Amino acid sequence: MDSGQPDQTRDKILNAAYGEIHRSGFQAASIVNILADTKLTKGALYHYFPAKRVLGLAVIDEIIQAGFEEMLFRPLREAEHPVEELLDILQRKSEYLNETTIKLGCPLNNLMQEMSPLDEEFKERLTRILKTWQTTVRNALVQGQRQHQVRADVDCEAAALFIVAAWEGCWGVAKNMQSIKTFRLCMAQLRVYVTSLKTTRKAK
Amino acid sequence: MDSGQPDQTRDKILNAAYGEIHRSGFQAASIVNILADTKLTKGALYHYFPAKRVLGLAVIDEIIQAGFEEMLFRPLREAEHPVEELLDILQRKSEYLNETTIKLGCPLNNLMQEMSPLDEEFKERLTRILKTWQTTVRNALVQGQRQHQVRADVDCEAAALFIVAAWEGCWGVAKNMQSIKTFRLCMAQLRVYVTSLKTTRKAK
DNA sequence: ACACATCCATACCAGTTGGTATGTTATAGA
DNA sequence: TCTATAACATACCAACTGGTATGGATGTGT
Repeated sequence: MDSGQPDQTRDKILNAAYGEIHRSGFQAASIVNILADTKLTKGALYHYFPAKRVLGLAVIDEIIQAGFEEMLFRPLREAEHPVEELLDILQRKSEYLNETTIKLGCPLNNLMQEMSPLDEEFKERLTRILKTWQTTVRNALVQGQRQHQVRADVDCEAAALFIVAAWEGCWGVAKNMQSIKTFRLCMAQLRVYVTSLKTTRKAK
Repeated sequence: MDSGQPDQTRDKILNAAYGEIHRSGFQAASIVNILADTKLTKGALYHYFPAKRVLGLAVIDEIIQAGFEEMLFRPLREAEHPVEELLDILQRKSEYLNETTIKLGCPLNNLMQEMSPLDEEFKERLTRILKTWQTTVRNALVQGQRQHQVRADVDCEAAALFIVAAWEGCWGVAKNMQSIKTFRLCMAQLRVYVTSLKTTRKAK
């Protein structure tokens, strides 16, 4: 039958897998559910992915990491005033997200919590994203220091780590309370912290 | 055979279940594994707990919540100088924890991330612990304000929420990076944040 | 026109899961 | 002493899991 492009089929499986994993976690993600979403069968899935693990790893690389790259890392790297950009992103993230997204939580955080102690390869790839995140934020802070927008006494490495941790923490509590309000309140406090890193300067 | 006190048997099951759930999460927690730890059989388990779900809920109530109550909430409530006590607890928690504990992560956070979107009853009980946590920290901050140890302009409600979120966030990143050093670095930054809430006062 | 690889469907399987039905033993009450 | 119940053990089961073997359809190179 070969109804369409093979790449399209692969993408459909990948996206459906991402959805299932996001909803139920990796271990509880059912292959038959994924296939039900795509209206494909096991023949298709195991043609493109030799095992469920590999499918999961592909979801991490091609969807989750790519998403972070596009929505967070690149804007932050390319910004002229990275600290302002960071605050902007925090603001935007607070507003954009809808109820269902909150209930499902951060896909990266979900997978990390579940899989890191269980599977070395999962852990490595997820940790790599996390470290890239931290490094990107750190570089933003360092650049902010060079621009005299961030206090010179700030430990950018530690601050970046804390920002990432608190960020995910906001996701976490909001997910459990299942409330956007909680998320926004929490993220607002994170912005307060980031703002506290800036140089105190009178309004221009 | 009736080898011993029945309560003792129930406790053994409960503790083994806590361990398994802590290691593998609730869904992946295997009943046969739990029983292997206790050297008991299904007859014993299903005599005390009608279903796996009920066992999980009991673990939450009788072990996790009780643990938080004893190790966090009570000391914080009974402290004369709650803000100092909070900083002390943060410090102590940073030092006490060993490598394996870090790798397994915070039991509360683990369960929340996994179960909140899946099971309403789990969510309610876990959220209740989280809210108690937040309220306890908030009361500590409010009392600190009355004692003029916390700045009057601090939004204690929001700050408490953020502290809890960041706290769990520290657990999260440390768990994924599987490094105590990361945990301590991150918790140190949280202490910096808490300290920033205090009134700036010259050394006495 | 033939061979061959790609793409995907169908049917099937072994292992594991939570859960149950039944049996056995010891203890407590009458 | 008889009985009922609590406290387990043992054997078994239906459902579901990821994974595989097979086969058919289509395109592609020669």
